[in-house]
Amino acid sequence: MPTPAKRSNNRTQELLDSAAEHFSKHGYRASTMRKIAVSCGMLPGSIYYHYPSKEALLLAVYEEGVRQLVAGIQEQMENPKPPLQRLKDVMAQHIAMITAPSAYASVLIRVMPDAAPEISDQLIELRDQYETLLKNLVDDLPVSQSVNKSLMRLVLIGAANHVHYWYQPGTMSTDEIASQIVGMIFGTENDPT
Amino acid sequence: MPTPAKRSNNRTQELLDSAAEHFSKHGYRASTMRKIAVSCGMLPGSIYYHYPSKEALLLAVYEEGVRQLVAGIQEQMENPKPPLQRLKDVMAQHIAMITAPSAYASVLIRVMPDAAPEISDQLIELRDQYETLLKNLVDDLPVSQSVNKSLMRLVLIGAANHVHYWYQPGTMSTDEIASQIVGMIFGTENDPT
DNA sequence: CCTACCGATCGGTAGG
DNA sequence: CCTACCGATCGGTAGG
Repeated sequence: MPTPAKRSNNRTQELLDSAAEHFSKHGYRASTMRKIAVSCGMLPGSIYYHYPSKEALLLAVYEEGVRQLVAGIQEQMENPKPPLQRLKDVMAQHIAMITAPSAYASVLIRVMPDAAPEISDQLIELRDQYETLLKNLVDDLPVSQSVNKSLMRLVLIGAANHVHYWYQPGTMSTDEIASQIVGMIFGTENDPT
Repeated sequence: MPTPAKRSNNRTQELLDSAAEHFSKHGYRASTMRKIAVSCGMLPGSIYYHYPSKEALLLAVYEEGVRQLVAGIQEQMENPKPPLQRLKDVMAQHIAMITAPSAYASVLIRVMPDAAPEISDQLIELRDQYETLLKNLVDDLPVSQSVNKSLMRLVLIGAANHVHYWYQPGTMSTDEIASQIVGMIFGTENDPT
């Protein structure tokens, strides 16, 4: 006999979404297990049915954040295009993901690994996974060998991540922002794409 | 009669230094009054002799941070020099201050105003004081009018602030970093200043 | 600036 | 996933 229509018995996904939203908006310490639980309709103790600790919850959010970022960037890498266009598209994708309202990706920006010292190594490793992708992208850029590509990567990431703090929907689109940042650094005129 | 040699009876400054260091390194919530007190040789309750609340303590640190940033930048503005050289010097000053080990300035980067909702308005106003200075600086830059100067300012701040997270003493100097960032955006060749 | 303390809140758990 | 709870820690205070 089929299981009768009952309420979804596994709300791990809703819980993870709530956690991501709280961590992203308020940071790690200010996001209490109670607030996270209540915002997805659970009681405080119920979280521990899904995750054994607050740290495990953060780790799960981080993992999903990196997974989404990596997937988004690899999607932009798939079809061949000029390196500068590729950079523009990747930047646009990155900025879109870290400015999205309930983005898992923005947790990587808001919550630094030392917020949870006991898992900071794993958090750092997850960040590095993504940064390695960006490193390869910048290394493939055809620029004068006099420029410091490591620094260039850090400038691009810094400028892009900072958008998270000042972006307001309705003014400039994330695509426009990415296009202008890249244009600013590589002297490309604004293209009316 | 002169007051006899007794232990400094006003350790507000040491307390403020300890608070700045904790806020900068661990954020607002993770910096407990107890830890701040102990790290400057006080007992937890003694902080309240100097400041009435944790929020007041953060506000004082913020104020000093902005004061130092503004003073540092105005110092770079004093003697006349070409706009681009001025930008380079200001960026170098900014980066030096936010990477200094126990910098008040770095608290402005690490602790966002919403960490203390009840004083977030005052915190934001303090940040704005500094950003206004930078706005004027960028507005004076002689660049093609096709570039978005607001975005240019945000890119510069984003790139500069991000240094706080990856800087390691002993590799590149803060001056070199500033010089290369500005060179990267304005196409100036590295000058051997 | 210390002593001694308080109410509130936190992450987490036993048992169902 | 809920009920009922615990020890630890937090920001803050009275009185000196």
